Amino acid sequence: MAEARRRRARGGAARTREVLLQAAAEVFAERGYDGASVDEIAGAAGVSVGSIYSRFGSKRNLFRQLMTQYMERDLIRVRDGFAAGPEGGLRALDDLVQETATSRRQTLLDAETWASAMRTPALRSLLAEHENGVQSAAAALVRRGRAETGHEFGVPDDELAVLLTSLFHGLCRQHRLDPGSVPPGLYTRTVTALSRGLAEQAAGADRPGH
Amino acid sequence: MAEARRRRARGGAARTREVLLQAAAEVFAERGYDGASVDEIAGAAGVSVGSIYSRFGSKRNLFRQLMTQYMERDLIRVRDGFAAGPEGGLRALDDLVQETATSRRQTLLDAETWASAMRTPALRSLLAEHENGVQSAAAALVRRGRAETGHEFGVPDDELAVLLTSLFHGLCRQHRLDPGSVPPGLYTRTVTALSRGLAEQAAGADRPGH
DNA sequence: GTCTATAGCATGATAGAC
DNA sequence: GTCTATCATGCTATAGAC
Repeated sequence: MAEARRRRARGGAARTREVLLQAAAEVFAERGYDGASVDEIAGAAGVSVGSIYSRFGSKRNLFRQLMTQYMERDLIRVRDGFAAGPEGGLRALDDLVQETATSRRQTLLDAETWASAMRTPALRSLLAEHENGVQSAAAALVRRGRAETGHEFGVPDDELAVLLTSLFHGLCRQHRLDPGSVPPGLYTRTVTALSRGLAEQAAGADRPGH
Repeated sequence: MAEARRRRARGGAARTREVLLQAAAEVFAERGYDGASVDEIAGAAGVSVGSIYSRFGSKRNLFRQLMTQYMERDLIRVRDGFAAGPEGGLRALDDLVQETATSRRQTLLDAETWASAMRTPALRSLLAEHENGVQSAAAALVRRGRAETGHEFGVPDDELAVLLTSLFHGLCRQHRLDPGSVPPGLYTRTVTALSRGLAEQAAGADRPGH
């Protein structure tokens, strides 16, 4: 293939991996894991099928590497967003709902990742571990928020963190299904109301009979 | 196939459809849409491949029929749960989180349905319409709750309904990834706190400066 | 390491007997 | 309507030249 040679000539040999991963993201997203053929992925990357097997060994492993790459980027992004502190962290998540739910590729890849993970124990562990990392970061953010404002929520930090990420994913899903039903800021507003309600309940529990 | 004839002999010809749908649910769940072969589905149902094509016309249509069947059942179940009124309705959703997220088949079918829907516009509309039906029922429940308790939440009924279902799906996801992190009753407790917080905010907005 | 070519197999769908 | 048998195609993965 002339195009293959042209593209390979431009980048170094080490770059083939990145080109392949990007092409894999495109094709896996659009066709699904089983629907994607290594031929098409290689074609989209401008390399040959042989390259895939020499670098990744198998189609399954290529997908796995892709998953890991995306999860790493995701975790970094969340942590960076959280660095601004509790309020900034919430706003960052709000933006993430809008952005990731608007991106077609991200939507399709997330769906494919989830379906594969539910079917394959090894991938499931990988994803669970990732979610756990995000929730640890969220829990740290909650702790910091308590320290700064003095508010107590009456539930363990971990449980609140689980609620924060669950609501996040739930709103992503909703946005993807019907974008108009999730206005910007909804995530933040909801979390604010939830925190307030939890704090109220906690205060009420301290005064039995009330 | 001896077994095929045996099973067909037991049920009427009209039953073939149901048997096929059940087998399809099993195989589509375990292998994914593309990974499932019509041969295996026919085998699991105890009929021949020809039956599938005479009754459903194509593999894609078989999956579509399966989707519709499950969505109808789901909607009926939700509406039945809501019939008990606001408190009972919440408890029903809480039970649904535990049950559907524990069922392997439901988990895998939901994942496959979602992935297919995101990729295929026709299926996406189908799923969006279903979700809309559930949310209408939820909005009616919210209206009823307001009427009975007199509480105002400061947000439109539809928006609150969207939050209820989004949180539901988010917690289902979380439960499926890490069952231990979603104790029974978490959904109800969270919604209670959220309602309380929203009502507080609404009351606060009526008294600017507070 | 990357190419081309191909092996070896599974797939969705159809034809025609009954 | 359901069966069996088959077609045409597409697939993952490998072999061997360079």
